[in-house]
Amino acid sequence: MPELPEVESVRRGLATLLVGKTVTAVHTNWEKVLVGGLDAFNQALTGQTVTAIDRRGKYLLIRFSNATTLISHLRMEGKYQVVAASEPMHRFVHVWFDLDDGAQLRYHDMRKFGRMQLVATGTEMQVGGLATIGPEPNPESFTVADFEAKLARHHKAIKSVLLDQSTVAGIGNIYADESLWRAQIHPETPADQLSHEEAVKLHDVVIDLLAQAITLGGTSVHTFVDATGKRGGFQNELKVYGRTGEPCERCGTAIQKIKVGQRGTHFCPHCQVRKD
DNA sequence: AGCTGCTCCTGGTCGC
DNA sequence: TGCGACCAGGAGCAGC
Repeated sequence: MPELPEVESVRRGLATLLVGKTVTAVHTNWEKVLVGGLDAFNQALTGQTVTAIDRRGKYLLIRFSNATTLISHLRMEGKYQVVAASEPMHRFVHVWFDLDDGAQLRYHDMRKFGRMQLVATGTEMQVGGLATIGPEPNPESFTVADFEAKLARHHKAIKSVLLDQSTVAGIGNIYADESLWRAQIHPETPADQLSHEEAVKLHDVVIDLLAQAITLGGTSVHTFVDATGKRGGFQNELKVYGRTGEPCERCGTAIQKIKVGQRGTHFCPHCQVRKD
């Protein structure tokens, strides 16, 4: 599932494939993906040129020459590809954009969870999840002080607080589990019970982990590929996610899987000791 | 205000 | 073999 490193990989691919191209028509076979409906997309985008591809958290921001921004969230399974219009259409392609050079930008989403929304460029941070999104996971934006203040306001499981996009942008289920294993914190620990040392450790781990995952092109579990069709490399670095029953790399204890806030959660019961 | 639980989707897996 | 139950889950929302 695309989390920040995967969305960043998609952004980089789209930047090379799409900038400078002009949309000549938009099509869909599942209109719910297009917030506001297909007609609005055709009216806003036909004849417009892609000027840049940005990203905030897990949201892609496709910029057009008429000061329109297409906000795209891939959710669970969304993927983009740019191919010749003559290529056979896969059954899970739900939105496709004709381009002026005979290519098509295709949006593929088996579960139909992803959404696209149009806004005036500059107003995107007022819309939906972007209105409450937290800092990007880099040392300049994401400070220990703000993180600790957030933790102090919540008594629910630390994993749930990491998944809250207003804490820090871009963490999903995989990187939440991986961060907590690296910081040696039990995922059910109440957020307000973390020590200062644990909060600092977790903060630093989150920044380093996401940066490393971006460098490796993201994590390909299930079906993730970037816009150029490339798989990521971070799946080889996973220590707990998808490793239920396998020995912990640090201590050899079998990795356990539990539910935390309705999410499948992987951890080492020996290295990540619960406290409340 | 904080938190839980439900909804959207469908392919894959499992048990009978 | 066929079928139904259940699982995976990000974000938005209702409701307590």
